[in-house]
Amino acid sequence: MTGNPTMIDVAREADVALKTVSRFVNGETNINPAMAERIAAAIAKLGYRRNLAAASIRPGWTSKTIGLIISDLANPYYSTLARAIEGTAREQGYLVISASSDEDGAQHDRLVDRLLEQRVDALIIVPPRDAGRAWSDLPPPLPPLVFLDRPVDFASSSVILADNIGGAGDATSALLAEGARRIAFVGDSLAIHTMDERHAGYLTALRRAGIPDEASLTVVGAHSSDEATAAVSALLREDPSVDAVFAANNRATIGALRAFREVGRRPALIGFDDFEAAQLYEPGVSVVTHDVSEMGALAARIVLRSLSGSPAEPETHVLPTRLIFRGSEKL
Amino acid sequence: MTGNPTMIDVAREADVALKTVSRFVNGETNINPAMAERIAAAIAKLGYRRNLAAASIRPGWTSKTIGLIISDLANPYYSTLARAIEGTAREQGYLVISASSDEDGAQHDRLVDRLLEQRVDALIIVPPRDAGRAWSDLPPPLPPLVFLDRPVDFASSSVILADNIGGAGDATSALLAEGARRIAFVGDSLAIHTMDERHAGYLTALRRAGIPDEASLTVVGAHSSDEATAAVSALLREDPSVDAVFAANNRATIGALRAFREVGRRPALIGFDDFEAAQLYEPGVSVVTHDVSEMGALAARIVLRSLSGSPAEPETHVLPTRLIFRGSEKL
DNA sequence: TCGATCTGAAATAACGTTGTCTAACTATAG
DNA sequence: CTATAGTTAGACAACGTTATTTCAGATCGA
Repeated sequence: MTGNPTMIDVAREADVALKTVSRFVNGETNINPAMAERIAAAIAKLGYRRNLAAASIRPGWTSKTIGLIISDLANPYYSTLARAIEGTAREQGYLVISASSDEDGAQHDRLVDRLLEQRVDALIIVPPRDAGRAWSDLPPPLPPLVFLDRPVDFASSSVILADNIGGAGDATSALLAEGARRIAFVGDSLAIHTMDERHAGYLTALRRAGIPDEASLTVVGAHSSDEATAAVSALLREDPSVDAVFAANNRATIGALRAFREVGRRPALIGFDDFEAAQLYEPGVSVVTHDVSEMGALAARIVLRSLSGSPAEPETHVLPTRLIFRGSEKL
Repeated sequence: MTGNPTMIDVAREADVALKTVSRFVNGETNINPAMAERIAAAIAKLGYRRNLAAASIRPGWTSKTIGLIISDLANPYYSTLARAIEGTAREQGYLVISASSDEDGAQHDRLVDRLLEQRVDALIIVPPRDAGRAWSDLPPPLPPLVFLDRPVDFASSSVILADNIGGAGDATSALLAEGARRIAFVGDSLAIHTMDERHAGYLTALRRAGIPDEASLTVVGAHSSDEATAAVSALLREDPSVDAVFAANNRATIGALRAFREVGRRPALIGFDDFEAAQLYEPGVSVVTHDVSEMGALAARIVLRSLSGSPAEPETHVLPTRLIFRGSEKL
């Protein structure tokens, strides 16, 4: 097995100078048609393929590659994100290298280093729950950065967030409007920024309605749906007066649904983040959601814009949430 | 904004030869500790990051990158696959560039060209429904190739398939064993190889049981779950004697479930491919499935093995399917 | 003390591509 | 027919890295 043919091989075959082949391959004008034909024939004959990695080390050239670090590519939320980024990036000729951090700061940092060594042109990042190294500790120059989902203390980069506070407030208010008075909050650790915001939105809506918030109604630390099931089951058995549940992410929602079945009672329910099965339940599960594809596409557009040379002002976007009523919100 | 510091800058800063820095960075032995210390300090001071793209053009060096082409990264089936490949590849220091073909041959071919130009070390590919260029038309040398899910007419590469015929046959037989006699087949276009195989498995099981297969019971071309819903609804209303449905992929399964609700009737159901919500239904949705993560990990292991220098014998794997009974298979 | 052997650092030449510059040729005007 | 401008091809030097080769110095035995 011989190696890949190079431009030099093509030039020799077509009896033409190396640079002329380069011009032809790069689609420059001002090429003698006879030569162009000879070059095209030589390329076809040798099966020449341009080596983009070699081209990318030239000054002013780039890898045409975007790095993406998310928690877990197998999670539908993140794969939807990745898909949107990939599609938008490809329109401009960019490929996406995606990697999963598993919410682990150290692994995340290793991936960042690796992607920077690979000389990706930009990075789109969902910061891990267990933060690792501070971004300000990384030596410049850094490529354009966009953070998703969770804010990061790094001034010169863009952030795209969902309106967690507003969405959680809307969900809680909707439950109150249905007549619920003792609404439980179920979610993961409040150390997670999105959780904390959603909890804050929940509390604000309660206060605004003049309902006292009781600490015993807040159940946190449920990382998996199984943990959520156990926690909600225990709460419902202990406190029969709970008449509604706000589940702060999709795992909490699924856990709550299983707990309802275990306990044999069905409080009103609204969850945060839509999930495939939500509309398949009877009644359908009401959720507050945001447009994940749009979030990814926006992230890609932001990095592409700054890659196209426009001055890259850091931007902060807060994407609106939307309440989808499917029936489970009723008492 | 200045450019990235290079090894030359580090060498100058540490007052050391370029090659000595290279040795240090590559972790070679035989380095004077005093120099090593100076180099480490210089690297830290300048914030030097090795340029892997530049290194990769040296003979014998590679990009440490694997290309993955699938139908749609947003589909949980493929994102699970991608995740498994990514995780396995990273253990050996490889990154994965994943791209979606949308089942479009032309787009698929463009992605192949692009990834080859990027000089990925290997390609893992789910062939698109609408086949494009023949692989034998591509000029060598090609990197190690593994095809997933659908076979390709290209001798020198490995293939990993699921046992579609067997799985579909098992599902159909299970429905027959429950007493079903008029079993509908719902799926996407039979031009998709997996669909065709699953349909064949369905027909074989029927014939073996001595049940005539009626063309009117085969509903194909349902690409989305909405289309499947419409198709199944129509079928059930037209033909009240249908007593079971075999749904040939997860979108068809979800579509069938919605159709059942629309029509207000619940024939027995078994779907192909497991999905997150399957166990949340009441009754749970029975499925025939295979280990998608294992499929991805196996693909990654195959390419990694041939990248590590072992002689790359093309392999063909047919992964077994498993029937999971959750209740929906009952009449 | 001398030569032989070994150790570690530096100089240099690649890798495959593109930018810059020069040279040659063509076309046009005076 | 010459002077000038305009066009196109080629020579050459980079880009950032690593393999190979060379060289100076240290180590050791006789």
